[in-house]
Amino acid sequence: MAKDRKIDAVILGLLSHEDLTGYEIKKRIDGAIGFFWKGSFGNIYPALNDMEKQGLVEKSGGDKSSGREKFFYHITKKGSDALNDWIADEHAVNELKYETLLKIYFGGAADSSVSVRNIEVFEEQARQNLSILNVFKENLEKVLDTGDHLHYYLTVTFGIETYEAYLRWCDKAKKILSK
Amino acid sequence: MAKDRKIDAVILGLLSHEDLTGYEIKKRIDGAIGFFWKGSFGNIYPALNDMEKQGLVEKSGGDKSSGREKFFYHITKKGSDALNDWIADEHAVNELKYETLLKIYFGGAADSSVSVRNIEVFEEQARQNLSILNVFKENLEKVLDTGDHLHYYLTVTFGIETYEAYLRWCDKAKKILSK
DNA sequence: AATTAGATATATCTAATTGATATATCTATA
DNA sequence: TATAGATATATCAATTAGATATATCTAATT
Repeated sequence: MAKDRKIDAVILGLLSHEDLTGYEIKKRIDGAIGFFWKGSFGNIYPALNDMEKQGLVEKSGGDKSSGREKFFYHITKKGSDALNDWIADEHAVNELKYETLLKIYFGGAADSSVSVRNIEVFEEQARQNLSILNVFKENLEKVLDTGDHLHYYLTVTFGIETYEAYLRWCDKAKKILSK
Repeated sequence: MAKDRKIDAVILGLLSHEDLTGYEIKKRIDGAIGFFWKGSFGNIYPALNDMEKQGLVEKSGGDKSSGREKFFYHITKKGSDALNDWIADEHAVNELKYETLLKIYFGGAADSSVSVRNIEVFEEQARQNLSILNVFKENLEKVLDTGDHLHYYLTVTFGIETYEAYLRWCDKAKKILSK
């Protein structure tokens, strides 16, 4: 089943813009792309090691003389080619994993106030995420024509469109349950 | 970290309606709840074994005399209590894992036709899922007042609302990219 | 100046999930 | 009768998730 490791592509994508340490890669993943993809030290560091062996990235630094031990990773031509192949490959795994929906689905036996409460918690999360994404969107719109942020902008508008849909559903669902 | 195994709750939820075999549990997960949760034999069978040891479910059958070896699982009082505790617990992990968005996010270096193609593939998936959910919805609306299908109906409307949002985003994103 | 809290940084470990594979039986159809 | 496809249990390797261990750097507090 080997070579289904998506974290490799994420790392290569991030390194295609700038050299980064493992720690910085984690921060990037938690940031802009965190709402549609996750990463952890537990898969980032092993992936960096493997990809170095495969010649997809190059490791540098680590000289303790200049302060803290720190390794920067740089994408190679081979890594860049692998990244482009992955982007151009039409196959993509898209999946939702929503525990809230499970609780709604199985919530029929319990009192409906329990489901309403679960929806309210979900609604609050969606509202917060939406307001963060709206800030991103406003900032991006200021620089859209100058820089290279169009694709980032598209993922942000995706998030906004879906969180708005969630909030509409929350309203309707709460009304249905309170009847 | 133990006891974070969500598949347990899914199985208990399914068993709260009827006794099932592991194979049937897999089919149920692939069906109605498949668009917001996944399961595999690789976690269903081990979970059933563990839960039997914990007294959350009871195993019966397996007598090869009456045809194929087949084990039915039945939820216990303890299992039913565990299910209710989980439903009433406000904490829920909700996460998107959308490889298409990764490809869009990192697609800035490639030709924009590549991103358009990725969006088209995504759009086709969304369109198909939406039409399936609309069939579910129509069938459910016929029996909504009679049976116990309200909570199922709510998860279906969630899916419809979000897939419609995806399609709106696809339209907008393609327009932006073709400019 | 010394202490401390929090961020930076690498790395590993366990548990859980995913997806494939192995094995075998039943059922409908060609 | 053969065989393809569905039913059924079970396990394995690869990947992911989340926590933890260790240590250094930095800025604020005492």
